[in-house]
Amino acid sequence: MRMSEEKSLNFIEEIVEQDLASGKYKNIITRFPPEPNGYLHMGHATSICLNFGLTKKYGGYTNLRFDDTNPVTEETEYVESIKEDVKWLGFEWKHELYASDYFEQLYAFAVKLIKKGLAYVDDSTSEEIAEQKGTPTQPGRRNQYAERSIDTNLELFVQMREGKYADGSKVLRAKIDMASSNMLMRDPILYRIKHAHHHRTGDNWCIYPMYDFAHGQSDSIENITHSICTLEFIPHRELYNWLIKELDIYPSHQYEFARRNLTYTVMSKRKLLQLVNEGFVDGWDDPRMPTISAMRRRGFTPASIREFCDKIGVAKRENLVDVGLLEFCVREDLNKIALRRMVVLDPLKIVITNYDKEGEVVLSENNPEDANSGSREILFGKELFIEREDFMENPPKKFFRLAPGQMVRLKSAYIIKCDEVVKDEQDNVIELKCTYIPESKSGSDTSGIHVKGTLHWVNATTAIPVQINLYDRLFTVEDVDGAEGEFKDYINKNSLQVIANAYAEPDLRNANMQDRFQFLRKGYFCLDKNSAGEKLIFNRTVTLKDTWAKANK
RNA sequence: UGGGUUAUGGUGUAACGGUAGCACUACAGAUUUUGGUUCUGUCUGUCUAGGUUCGAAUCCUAGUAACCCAACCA
Repeated sequence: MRMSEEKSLNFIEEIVEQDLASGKYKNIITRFPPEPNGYLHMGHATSICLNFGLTKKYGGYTNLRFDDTNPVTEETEYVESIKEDVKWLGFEWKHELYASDYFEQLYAFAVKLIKKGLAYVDDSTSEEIAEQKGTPTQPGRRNQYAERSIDTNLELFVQMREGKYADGSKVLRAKIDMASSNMLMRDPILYRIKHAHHHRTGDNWCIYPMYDFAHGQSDSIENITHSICTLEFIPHRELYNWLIKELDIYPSHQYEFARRNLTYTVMSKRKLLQLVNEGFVDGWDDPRMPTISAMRRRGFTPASIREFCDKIGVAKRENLVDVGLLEFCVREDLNKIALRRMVVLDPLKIVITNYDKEGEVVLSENNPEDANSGSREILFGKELFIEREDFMENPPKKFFRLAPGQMVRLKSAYIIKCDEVVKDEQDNVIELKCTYIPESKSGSDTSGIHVKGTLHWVNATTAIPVQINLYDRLFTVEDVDGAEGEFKDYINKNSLQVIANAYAEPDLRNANMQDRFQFLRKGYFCLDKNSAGEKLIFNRTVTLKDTWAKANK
C-alpha cells in the first residue's frame, strides 16, 4: 500500500507522459485559443485549466492565442474580458498572440498550396458549393473552376486580396477529395472575401482565412506540441494533418476531449447571448450566468473553480456534471477562508425583558476553521432581531429553535427563553418577549443549561440595513439542452430574490470587494459591484448545507 | 440508410487480462455555541448477447444506444 495515493492520469496526460518518456519532446507547448466574440464561461474554464495545467505540471508553456479570423463578430471588448478572466483564474500565458498576426504568413501558405496545384479559386455561390458538396451518403462533384490553371488561380487570388471582388463572389478552396466520407475533406474553403473592418488589422485585408486554414497553421507557427480541442473537431483532424503535410510545416498534433456540461444551465454562446439580449438576466456578468465574470461577481473563488475542473476530470464521453459538485467545491474553499458575520434576512423583534444593562460587548470568532482569524466585538442589548423562521408558535417534534417556553442560545451571547408572543390584529407575530439567563454568557457559562439550538441575531439599535441578493439556479430542469422544446421555457422565474432590507451587524460596514463572508446559518456572501457608500449589496454565492430544511421537505 | 466518437452506481471519473476503486449525492450515527464544519458507517455500477481464457470492465464477434459531420462560424 502506497503512503500517498497517486492520482491517476487522464488520457491526455498519458499521451504527454509517453511523448516525454520517448523523447519526442523535452517540453510541451499548449495554447488556449478563444475567439473574441463572447465572454468566457465554465466550459472554457475546463479548457483553460487543462491547457495551462498541463504545462504547469510537465514543463513548457501555454500561449493565449485569439482566433480572430472573422472580423464581423469579433471585438476588442471581448479580448479584454478574456484576458481578465484567464488571469483571474490564476494562469499566466507565455505569449499573447493573435491569428491575425499571421495573416501575411497564412497568405503565403495559401500561395504555396496553389502553386502545388492543391488549391483553386471557385466562383460558385455558397448555395452551389453546398449543393455540389453532396451529402454524407452521396459523394460530391467538382465544378469547372477546379480545372483552372495554377497561373489563373494565382492571379485570381492576388486580385481577391487586392479587393477586386465583392463579398461572396469567390473563395479559395483546397483541392482534396470530393468523394471523401469526411465532409470536411470535400474541397474545403480556405479563404473567403469579407470587406470588413478587423479589430486589429483594420482595413488591411478583405480576405480572411477560415478556421481550418488558420488554427492548425497558427499551432505550427507557435510550435504547439499538443493542440487540445473539443470532440466536435475530430473530423477536422484529418484536414489539420493534411495541411501540415502539404505545407510541410511543424507537425503539431490535435487531441480532442469532451466538453463538460453542467446541470441546470446552458453553455452555448448563442443561448447565453439570448439570455442577455432578451433580458432574462442583467448582463454577461449577472451572477446567475455560467460565465467566468458572473461567477467572479457571485463570489466563487478561482481556487474552487480550479478544484472543480480537476475533480470532474478529462475524458471523451458525453457528460452532464452535477452543479452540486461545483457548489461543494466552493463551500469547501469558502469554509476555510470566509469571515463569519451575522445578518438577519427576515427580522423578528425580540425584547429581553429582564435585561436592564445599557448593553455589553460580546466576542465572536471570525472563523472557527482558522485559529489565526481572531474575533470581533459585537454589542449585545435589550432589543434584538432574530430570523423570523427561527421561531414557531406550534413547533414540530425536533424543532431546536425558539418557541413559547423553549430556550435557545444566541450565538456568542446568552441563552434566552421565549415567554410571550405579541401579535397584531391580523394575528401576525410581531414581537417576542423573552428573558435571558445571566449565568449563561458565552465563554463563562455556569448555568448548566444545555440547549440544542443556537441562533444568529443582530442588535436592533446598532444593526445596519443592507440589500441581499439570493440566487437560485437559472433553469428548472437538470438537462436543459436535452429538455423537450425551447430552452427558454425552462427558465426559473424565481432565480433571483432581492431582500431590500436585511439587518446586518455593523462590522459589515468595513466590507471590501475581495472579502468573503459566511453569514451564519445563511450561506456564503460577497459584496456586489453595485454597492456604493452607505448602500451595501451582498450576493449569495451559495447556501450552507441545510439538513434541517431538507428533512422538512 | 456514409463516416467518425463514446458506453462503468443517481452524477463525474479510475482500474491498461488478476479483489470494480475514488469523489459528489443519498441515507444512518458521533461531535458541535452555525441543524455549518469534522469524523464513522451504509446503499447503489461494468449497454446487450455470444466467444477466447484458469481468470474479462479490459481481448474477439455480432448487436443496441447516444453524440458529432452536409456554415464563405469557430
